[in-house]
Amino acid sequence: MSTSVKPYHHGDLRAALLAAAIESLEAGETFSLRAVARRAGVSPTAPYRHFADRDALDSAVAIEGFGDLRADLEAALTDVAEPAAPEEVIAALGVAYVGFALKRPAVFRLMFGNECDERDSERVQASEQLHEMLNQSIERLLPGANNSHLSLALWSMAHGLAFLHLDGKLQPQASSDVADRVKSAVAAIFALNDKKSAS
Amino acid sequence: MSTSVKPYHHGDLRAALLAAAIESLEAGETFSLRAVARRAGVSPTAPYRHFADRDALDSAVAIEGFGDLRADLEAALTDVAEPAAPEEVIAALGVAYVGFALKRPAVFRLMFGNECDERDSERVQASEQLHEMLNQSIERLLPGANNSHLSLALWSMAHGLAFLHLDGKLQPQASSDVADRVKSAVAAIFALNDKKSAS
DNA sequence: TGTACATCAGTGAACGCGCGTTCACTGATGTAC
DNA sequence: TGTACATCAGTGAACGCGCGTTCACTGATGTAC
Repeated sequence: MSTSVKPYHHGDLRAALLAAAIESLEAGETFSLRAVARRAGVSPTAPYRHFADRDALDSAVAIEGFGDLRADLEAALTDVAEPAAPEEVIAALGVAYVGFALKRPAVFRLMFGNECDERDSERVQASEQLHEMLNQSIERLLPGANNSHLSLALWSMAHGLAFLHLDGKLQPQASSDVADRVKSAVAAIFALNDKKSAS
Repeated sequence: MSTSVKPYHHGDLRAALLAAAIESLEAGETFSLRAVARRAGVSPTAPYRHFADRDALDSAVAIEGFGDLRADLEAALTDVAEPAAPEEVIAALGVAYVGFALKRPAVFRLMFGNECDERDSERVQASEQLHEMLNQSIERLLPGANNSHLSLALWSMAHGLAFLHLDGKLQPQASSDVADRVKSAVAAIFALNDKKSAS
């Protein structure tokens, strides 16, 4: 906003509301339409011009979150130094996934931590795109049959690590330790077969 | 209650409130002190005789949930037909874990789906007991070094599968399909090393 | 065995709160002539 | 270029709701003598 007087018309209130919602979540506030409007400096009813109801705002934020998470994962793929073993790349994806969850806990919870209306197709799509991206990455890294199972297993592991850390079920750790923990978990399952035959 | 007239003194209101809370959660209601009291047929303030505040009730329910989950896992261990390969036992544990989450979604969410006050030592303890039990099971199944990493990896996988199903991020499935999915995920990581060397 | 009294486990009215949502409105913008 | 008017994006008061919690209370129970 370049002028200091507040114009009656906002310009892009929809985007401003989304930004405010994310700020609000990241500030640890409880998510509410009114709080978001307040933070955007607008009356409690203004959001209704842009979102049908509270749930619609909620979904829009989740969709943005899914986009951000995918971007973080893509970045992780790009950043891995070549040549890299599949295990290393998978560990990097895991670290990025858990890192996102810890960096933006409330957004992550909002994305995942509640059943969403399955008729909300845009939101469902956003999570399916993520799923698809993970599937493709695994297929590229370890081509072969039954990769959908493997990729679900790995996704679940990252997802579980994220939530267990988020919910304080594991001793709190500095963030570098968290990364180590994710890497160790990946290493452990890559070593699983050795152990199976050895034992 | 054997008499039809409602006595002024309840007898064991604490237990009744816990039961009501779990019923209420399983009925899909939002969790509130008032709703729980209502369901237990008692005034909104009666719970304060037994729980310091809403959070205390919340924690007591979570603790009970942890106990139930452990019991389910123990039962799964007992039920596996001997002799069983480690992979089978691990799959059975995973199926039981995810099964608990789907059978009692609201309780599972309450146990895990929010940061709990770390000073609430009883509650923290309950989750640590679960962690410990998983560690020991893995150590028994696949004795060796670094098992804490492996056991965390497997726990995370089950936990992630549970939440992804709960949150509808995977196409909904009949419950037997869910079990198959868990088994396939376990199989996929057990087969991971073969693939690694083959590719 | 009976009674006085402390203690305990409930009641019910009341509070203040923030919420989602509705409604009639008004100020600002853009378009047709 | 100016003006009339439709449309759009906000406002602000108001609603009813369920919540957590407090308070002074009362009915029931148990214990000491």
